[in-house]
Amino acid sequence: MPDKKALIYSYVKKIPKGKIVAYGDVAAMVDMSPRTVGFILSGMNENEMGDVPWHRVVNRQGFISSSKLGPKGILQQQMLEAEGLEIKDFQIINPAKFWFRFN
DNA sequence: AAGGTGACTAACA
DNA sequence: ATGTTAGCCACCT
Repeated sequence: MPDKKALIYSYVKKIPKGKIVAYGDVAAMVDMSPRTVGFILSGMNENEMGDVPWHRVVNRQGFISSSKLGPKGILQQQMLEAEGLEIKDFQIINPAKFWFRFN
């Protein structure tokens, strides 16, 4: 049985390019609180960040919560824009259009 | 080893 | 409609 951390990564890796998922949705899959999911992603190593599309995980309102982490929020916004999403001031323009749901 | 911390969310007034 | 409150629990030092 993998660590919780690895379990979350395995789900995040399933998110298709150009789609987004809320922390709460991932939390439901791994049976944990949304805060825990966010915190785990915040504690990722660089190696893990290269492996996992963490930038596709945002909060329920379509905001990039990591914007308050400083430079990382900007990076996330740019990466999402590169995948075709419209983002303004760390907010996804039309989130409903991009939500991805796990099975 | 133990405790503080935090990328959230839903419910209530 | 908006603002506030409380629950959440694994990671990092």
